[in-house]
Amino acid sequence: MADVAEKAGVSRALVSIIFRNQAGASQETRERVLRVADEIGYRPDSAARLLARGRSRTLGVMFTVQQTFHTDLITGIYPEAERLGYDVLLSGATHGRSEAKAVEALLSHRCEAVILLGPDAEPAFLDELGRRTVAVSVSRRVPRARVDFVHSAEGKGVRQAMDHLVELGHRRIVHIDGGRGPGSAERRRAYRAAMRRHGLQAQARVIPGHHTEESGIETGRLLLAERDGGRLLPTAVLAGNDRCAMGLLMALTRAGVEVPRDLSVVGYDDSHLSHLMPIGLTTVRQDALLMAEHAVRFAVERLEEREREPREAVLDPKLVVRGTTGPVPEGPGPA
Amino acid sequence: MADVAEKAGVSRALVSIIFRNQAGASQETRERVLRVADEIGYRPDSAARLLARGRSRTLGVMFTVQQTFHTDLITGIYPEAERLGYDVLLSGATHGRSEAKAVEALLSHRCEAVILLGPDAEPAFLDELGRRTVAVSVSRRVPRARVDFVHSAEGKGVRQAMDHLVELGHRRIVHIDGGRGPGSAERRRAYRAAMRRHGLQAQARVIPGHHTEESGIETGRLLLAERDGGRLLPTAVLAGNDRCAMGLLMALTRAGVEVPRDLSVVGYDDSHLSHLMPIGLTTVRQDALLMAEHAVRFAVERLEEREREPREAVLDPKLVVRGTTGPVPEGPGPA
DNA sequence: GCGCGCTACTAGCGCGCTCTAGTTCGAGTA
DNA sequence: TACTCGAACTAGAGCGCGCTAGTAGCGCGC
Repeated sequence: MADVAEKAGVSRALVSIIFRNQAGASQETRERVLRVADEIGYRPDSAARLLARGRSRTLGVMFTVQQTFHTDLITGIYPEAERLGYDVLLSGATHGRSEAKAVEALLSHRCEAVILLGPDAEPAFLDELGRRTVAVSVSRRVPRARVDFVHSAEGKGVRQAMDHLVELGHRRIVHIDGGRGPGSAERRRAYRAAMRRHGLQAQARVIPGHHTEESGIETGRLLLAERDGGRLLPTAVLAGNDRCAMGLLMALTRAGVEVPRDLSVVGYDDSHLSHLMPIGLTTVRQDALLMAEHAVRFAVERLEEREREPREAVLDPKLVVRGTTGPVPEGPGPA
Repeated sequence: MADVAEKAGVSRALVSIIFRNQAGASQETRERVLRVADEIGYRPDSAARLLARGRSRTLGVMFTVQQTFHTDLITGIYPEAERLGYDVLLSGATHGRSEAKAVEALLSHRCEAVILLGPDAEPAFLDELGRRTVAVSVSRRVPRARVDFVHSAEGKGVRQAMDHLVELGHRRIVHIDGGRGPGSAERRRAYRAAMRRHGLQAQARVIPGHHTEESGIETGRLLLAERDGGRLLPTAVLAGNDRCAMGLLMALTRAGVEVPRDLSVVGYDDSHLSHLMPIGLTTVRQDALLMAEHAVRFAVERLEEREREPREAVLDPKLVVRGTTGPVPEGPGPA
């Protein structure tokens, strides 16, 4: 920068002004300085810039690698952040890299706010993070933590799915839950409520699971083993999310159970996996783009108006009926 | 930092030493300082640190959101980078965010090296980037660009797949290519060579495509339309990658074509999608972990020994036979 | 008693930039 | 002419660290 200033015959301050596109330099000088900078190959050092101005205008996003729904969200985060003049830094949690670590990385890179996609961390961790910086949690709601929330009305989504199944004649509807996964608790609760509302509380059954394909596969195996042991298969399964539904479908189809003839399956997310299944997965759509926009806006607004209280956005999900749900099989099911 | 120093009754320099895990502080002081820092919530500012020491020890990774294989790679990049003492920053290219933009973001955050996962950019762009900084390209080889390459021996992979198909009796084997996608050119070439080697050059057919599910679906539709127009379906398809294979499977299955009874399909990547298909996708495995490790190591070694010439790692892929390939159908195929 | 080497610690400059509080100068105004 | 004013520009402090060159204190051998 000093080189540029010297070579252009101006002060460093003026170079700074020009590179920040600020008023206070004549058009002529501006062009000259930019030309010189280009010759030298000068690019402002964002580290120094960041240090000097105290603000990074950077949002950190923590996500779980492999969660397809997260990539949908990220796609929406970039443009909205750019629109508001913010940079985005991504940090992935993987098997060997905890969420805490991923967040730590973001923070030490001076992200002003952190957007957590489907965080799996302790409420206390979230709350502390929320006090230390501006934080937004997407998909997971943690009641008393000091963070913004963006999630969908799980209850409504599950209700739509359940109504759809009941309307098709299903009674033995099982729910594979998502364990401690984001939204799981609400979905579980809504499933139980729906069963009750339809007078099916006696048949309600929640099988513990996770938001992974593996979990779907396992549950599929479990159900098949039970069937072989004489227990009736359910006629419909409400999976914890799409990935779980995919795993289940795989296990069942492999064993000769035909979907939706023998059994109906509903997923959750409408991650872009869903339309991939040969017959298309019936699922509950969460509008990733809208959720992403809300998350970014929440973060930025709290950043620019520091005293603002955290808010909560609850978006309405929507059942998308595709090929994995159908009328209940006629017979009482295989022996 | 000054606060920590004061509160712990030491100098800032000592705090610095302790946070850098350097020798020169007693165990006792070390613990006291760390305790105080924790209380205050102090965390070293990486911008300032970076500015002061001139090195960021940060690797930038550009990837394409939605490319499942990339998330497999990222999973491998983190631990290897950490092992070598480097931080990782992720920047995604999405539909509305070009690779150039994603890379620019990394550079302006002072990444010392950039690892590009399956870059789709112009050779000239890559070369220029490689001259400006240390760059590694994974999956895509660009002959004369000044960057390291890590990719798999596409030729070997394709050859294994083709041998497998021919052994099963297939003759009408079609290849959906990946357009300008990483590895596509090599795979295309290897496909043609394999057809020739098996004396099938007359039947060789490359259908232009992309590395997306949509492309697979489209090709499926195309083949079905051709069949309805009287042309024979191929008996086997070598897809450009797993996503394309998935799309193809979806389109075919939906139309009543049974895989592998009526038609065999081979993917490429063994991204973690592959084992999800009800019958499991036969595919060519690229070892993501190993590729990730190589990429990180290449970047770091060039960083630490600046005059080093860029290198190239070619890893052997391996055919994984699952459920989408089978013996050629007996008849000449449906009318 | 002296120098020696060692560990534990400190003073203070400088990294490349931004920003505040200026200065300079020429045109416009009373 | 004397003044004001705004546009164009500058000096220099300071952002939060790392690092070099030191000092203080202590046990050691001779």
